[in-house]
Amino acid sequence: MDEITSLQAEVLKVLSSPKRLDILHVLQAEPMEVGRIADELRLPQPNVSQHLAVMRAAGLVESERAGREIRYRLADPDVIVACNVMRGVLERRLARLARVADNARMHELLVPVS
Amino acid sequence: MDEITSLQAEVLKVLSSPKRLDILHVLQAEPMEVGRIADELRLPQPNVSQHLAVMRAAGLVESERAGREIRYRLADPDVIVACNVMRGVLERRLARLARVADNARMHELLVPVS
DNA sequence: GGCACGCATGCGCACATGCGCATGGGTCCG
DNA sequence: CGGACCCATGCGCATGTGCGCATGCGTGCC
Repeated sequence: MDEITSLQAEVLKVLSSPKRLDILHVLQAEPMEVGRIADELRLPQPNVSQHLAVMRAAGLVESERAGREIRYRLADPDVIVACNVMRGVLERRLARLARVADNARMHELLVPVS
Repeated sequence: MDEITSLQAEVLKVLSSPKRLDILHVLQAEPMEVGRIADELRLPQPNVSQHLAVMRAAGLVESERAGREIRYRLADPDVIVACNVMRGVLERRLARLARVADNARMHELLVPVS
C-alpha cells in the first residue's frame, strides 16, 4: 500500500470535524490561546484541548508557551490552503444546488404535480 | 453553526480512508466497473460496493449501468483536484521530513551520541 | 423459464471516536 | 508556601464505522 495515501487519509480524518475546521479557521486569522479559542467558539475548554491535541499530533498546528497560557498557531499553512480550495469548490457546488432547487420550486409553481 | 463547514467536514470524512482514496485514484484515470476496481485493488467486491455507496451519497462519484455491469466515474473533478493539491503538499512535507531524518542519521554517524 | 453473472444490501461484531466530567500538572502572584 | 489561573489528561459512556459474510435483486444468455 501507498505510504503517502495513508498519511493523506490520516490528515483528512483529522480535518473531518466541523469543530476542528472552526478552530483552524480561527487560527488562520491569528495565533491564539486555548481559552480564547474556547471562548470564541463557545466550546468547553477540555473539548478544545482534545481537538488541539489531535491536530497537533497530525502536525496541523503548533503550540508555544506564553506565560501561563499556551498559544497555538497553524503549522503548515499550505495544507490549510488546499483545505480552503476544497471549501471554495463546495461553496460553488452548494450554490449550484440551491439554484437547481429554486428552479424546481419555480417549475412546481408553474406546473403543479399533484 | 456554518452550513458549508459541516458539508466540508462530511466530504472530508468520506475522503479520510486509504481505500476510498485508492478507488478515487483509479477512477481518476478512467471510469471503471465495480468488479474491475475490486480486481485492480485486490479488495473484496462487497467492500468496494460499500465504499462506492458512501462516496456516491456524498456526491463524489456517479454510477451508470452498462449491461450487467455498473460503471462508476468521478462526479466532481474539482474536489479531487483540491484533494491532489493537498496530496502534493503532504508529499513535499514527507520529503522534507525524510531529509531531516537523513541529516540526523548523518549527524549521528559523525557525532555519536552514546 | 432457468441459470450464471455482477452488484447491492442487511446483519453482526470488533473497534475507534467524541463528549462531559473530574482531576492532575505547570505557572504566576501575594 | 498557598492559592488562583490556564491548560492537559484520564475515565466512562454512547455512538459511529469498517469489515466479513451471506443473501437479495437485476440483467443477459441459452
